[in-house]
Amino acid sequence: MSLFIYNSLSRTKEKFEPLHPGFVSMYVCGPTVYGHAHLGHAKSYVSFDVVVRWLRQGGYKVKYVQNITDVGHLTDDADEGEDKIMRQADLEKTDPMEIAQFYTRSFYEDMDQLEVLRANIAPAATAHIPEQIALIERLIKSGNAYEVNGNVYFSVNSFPGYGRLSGRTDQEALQSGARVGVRSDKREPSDFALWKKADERHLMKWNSPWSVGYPGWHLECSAMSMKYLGESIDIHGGGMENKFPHHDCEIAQSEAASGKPYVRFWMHNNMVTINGIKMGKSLKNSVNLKDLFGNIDPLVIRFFILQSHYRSQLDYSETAIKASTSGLEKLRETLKRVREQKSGSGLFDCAPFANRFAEAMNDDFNTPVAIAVLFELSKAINTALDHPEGISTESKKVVEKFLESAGRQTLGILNQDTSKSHGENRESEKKLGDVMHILLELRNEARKNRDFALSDKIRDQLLGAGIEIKDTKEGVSWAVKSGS
RNA sequence: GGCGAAGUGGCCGAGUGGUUAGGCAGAGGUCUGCAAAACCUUGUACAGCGGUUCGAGUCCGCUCUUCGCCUCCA
Repeated sequence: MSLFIYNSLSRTKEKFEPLHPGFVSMYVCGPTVYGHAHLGHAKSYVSFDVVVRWLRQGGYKVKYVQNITDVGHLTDDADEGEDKIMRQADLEKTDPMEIAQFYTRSFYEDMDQLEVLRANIAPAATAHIPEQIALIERLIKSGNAYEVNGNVYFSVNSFPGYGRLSGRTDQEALQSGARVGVRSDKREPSDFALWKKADERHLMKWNSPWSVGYPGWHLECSAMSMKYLGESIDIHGGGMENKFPHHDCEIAQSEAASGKPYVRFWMHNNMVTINGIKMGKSLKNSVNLKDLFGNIDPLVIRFFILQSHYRSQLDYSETAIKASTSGLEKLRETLKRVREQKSGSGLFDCAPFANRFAEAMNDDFNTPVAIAVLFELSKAINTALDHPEGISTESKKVVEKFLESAGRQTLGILNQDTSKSHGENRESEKKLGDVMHILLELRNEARKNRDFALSDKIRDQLLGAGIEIKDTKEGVSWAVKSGS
């Protein structure tokens, strides 16, 4: 079974084969750290997390690099423009680097909650200024870049394939749309900055051969990708909104410098919308993850995201989240039930489900279909367990193993402990278990004596306290209800 | 205006030429002391209008609507 990935560059699904057998190099555009992460970040990084996980499940050794942009991109590419991080530092009356550090930590906290695995290397842009300067020097030498008044620009006309990724290849049209009256040193309006001279009030600046300044906003990804993964990489991921200009500029500057294809597979994930409108910090409609985690289990968010395809828009609403909460609960219950099941004699064939799951994942990471397979398995296994003969220990082990690998390792939605218990809570959890044991025994006695008033009172009051009881054929089970 | 994507049953969301997506919600049932959970049953959904085809949600054309990027805003 081979893996097919939709390549944004060719706009088709292509059979994936890495440049070096068994090894995959992958780069994903990381966040600009000037605010807390929102649901849009979650969609992007959860999606690529699953890509990495599935590649690893397939036996590849994946080197995953995801940058941290800690020097603010200018809000436009003209010679004026605001630096987002600097602006936030102004607002918070502090240092840009402190802003970057603070929100970097915040980002990782949120990603940890979502069980997004850390990248192998998370390079910061500010820690790679020499590499970026070296890349600019290469581009000047090759005739693809020019310096004017301490600024360095990439000459778009020197790179014939410019705009191929986004389909914006008509430079005439692009240029006719450029603003009139902007004072610029650029030779052509569509040329983009590689290095900018800083004015006095600019706080983040470095020495360079051209001026005291700072790197252009597309440069870091090229420089760091080439440093850690080489001049040609297998997969480059990012948000669709970055196709142009960001990724097209990356391609131009990287390929002009190296003379080699920069990226073999471009992957772009779609946006999260709220009531059909893109979620964005600048639009002030973003749903911040930390707020969301207050009411909703982070893994429900992860599950919600994976229930749609990464290339589709995902519309956020409370009813949709509620539906996902119930859905994930069902899968968790199934896994729990399988684990707690006493061995029976029935046989259960898990292989068709495992095959269909793999098929879905190999079809451009079709997680919604993969999840549908898990639901179908859930139904089938519940039916089997409802039968008096149950399932054999052997069958049970196979199902458990599959759910572990598909639900937990690949999708990251079914973990070992749904309750996420931390070390310091273990003791009290054990005590809660003992107390529950006593209560349930009392309730059982009441039921035996047909004192249903008492037994129901115990059940109802426990539910009021957030503990749900279920009477199954195998006895009573209980669980702390998570989320809202 | 340019480039690109999309409109699927109450809601979310797969599917790209011919047989069930899936989840949530709703209705009926089995089980249960009653519930819950689980299971069973239950939905003539593919924006509109034409066309191609033996056959279209799926291909083509047009129309309408929505979204992203560029532009504008800065």
